[in-house]
Amino acid sequence: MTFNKKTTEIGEIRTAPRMAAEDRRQQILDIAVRLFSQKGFRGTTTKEIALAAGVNEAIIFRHFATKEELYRAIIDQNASSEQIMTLEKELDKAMEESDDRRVFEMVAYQMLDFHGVNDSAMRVMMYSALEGHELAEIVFRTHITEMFKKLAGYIKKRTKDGVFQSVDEMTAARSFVGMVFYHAIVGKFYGKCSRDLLDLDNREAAVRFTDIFLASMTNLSFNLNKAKRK
Amino acid sequence: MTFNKKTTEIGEIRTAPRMAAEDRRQQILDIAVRLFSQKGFRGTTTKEIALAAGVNEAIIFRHFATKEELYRAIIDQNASSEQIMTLEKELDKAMEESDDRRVFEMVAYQMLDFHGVNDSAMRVMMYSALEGHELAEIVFRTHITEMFKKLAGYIKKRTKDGVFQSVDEMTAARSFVGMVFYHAIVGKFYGKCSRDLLDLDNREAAVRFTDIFLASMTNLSFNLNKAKRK
DNA sequence: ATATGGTAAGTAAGTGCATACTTACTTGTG
DNA sequence: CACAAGTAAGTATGCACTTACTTACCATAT
Repeated sequence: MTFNKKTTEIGEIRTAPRMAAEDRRQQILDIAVRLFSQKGFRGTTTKEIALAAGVNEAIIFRHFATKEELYRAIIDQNASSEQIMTLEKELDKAMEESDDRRVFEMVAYQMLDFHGVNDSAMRVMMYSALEGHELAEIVFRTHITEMFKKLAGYIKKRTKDGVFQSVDEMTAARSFVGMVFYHAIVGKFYGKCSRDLLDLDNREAAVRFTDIFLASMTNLSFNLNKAKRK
Repeated sequence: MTFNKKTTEIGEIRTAPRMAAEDRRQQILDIAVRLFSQKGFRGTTTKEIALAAGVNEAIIFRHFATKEELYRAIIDQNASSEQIMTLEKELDKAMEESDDRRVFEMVAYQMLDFHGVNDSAMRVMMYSALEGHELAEIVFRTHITEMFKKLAGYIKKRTKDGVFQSVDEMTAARSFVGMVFYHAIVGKFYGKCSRDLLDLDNREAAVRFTDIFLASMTNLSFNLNKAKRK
């Protein structure tokens, strides 16, 4: 951080370098994401954010009326990431073409990659969920749950096609999303406990999860297994 | 809540009914678990806890020197649950007997049930993890990671036996723990988004997850699938 | 049985500090 | 030189925690 300097009779005074409002706003957002993700919304003070940005606390409130609004801006920003939109279209295409492997690998990869890139944002969202913010629920619904429903729909379709075993499509979708989500999120929180597995490259992990899942959906032993149990 | 009543010249004064210290302490713990799980450690005030317990705030500090200490008492209490120890022994037995279905159903059921019963406690622990408490990490390590390692070991053994497909045992274990964990924990956080799935009884859910998993581990199409891809 | 005193369970009313947010002012730059 | 970007120094509120006090309960002596 470089500062403007002004020498007065009582000594040197440092002021933050002037920035265009838009830049400063973005800088504050970036810093807030990092801090919120490390310490939670309630655990982060506006003073800390200001300090990290190298400006006076009042500047925060010039750009965001309340701490709450700053928080909303973070959620909004991450909710409208265009990366997601692009991938979603590709996914739809793969689904239309009934390219099973591609569908599941894409879903897995998208989740892993999104969480990798937006690690901080995801942590913020986990916090939100825990802190009971409605906004986070909306974001979660659009990202994870929509994906989840889409997947369930696809599984149902492929079951009708006779390609997948006739399992409950919701359970199946949940299983898949679950294993990927766990790998992406929960594994990261507790990274120290099982770092060995986190070395897996996202692409490779997506392939492995797809392997396991497709195997369970397309083989014959599944129904036999079920029959045996009854 | 019943109160002792005292009539003075200025009216009726209500005081909390006297309780043995041990009982009051436990009551405060129970209430704190609930509140912490709903609103997080930082999001819950000692005043709220006192209000919910029907006593003066100062009582909290009679039993716990600091809010932090109250929190630690919660973590400790849940870490030494004996339910876990019992189930762990049964699991070891099933593993020795190579009863695959039983092993996985037990693991799934144990996780689901533990989280169901200790829903609040688990949320507290998630918070802890996010808030960066070392204690929670220890608890998590003993409960989830130990289970995870045990499972990976079992999968490795069964692979050597030639019963399971030769997959990376860590990935396989992670997949299974992942889908169950997701169902148990993450699904609950975002309960409103997919309540339909949460109606599944734990026992039934454990069976379904085991179905899916064992199918993927024991069928022949897995390797074929893998070969096709290359 | 009954009075009594020590003790533990309870209370009201603070204290001090941290924090979100404000106000009134200053200064660098197009 | 206007005005947006910056600052210092607040205010008000809410929080963890304290203090000084009161009262129910129960064991024991009478």
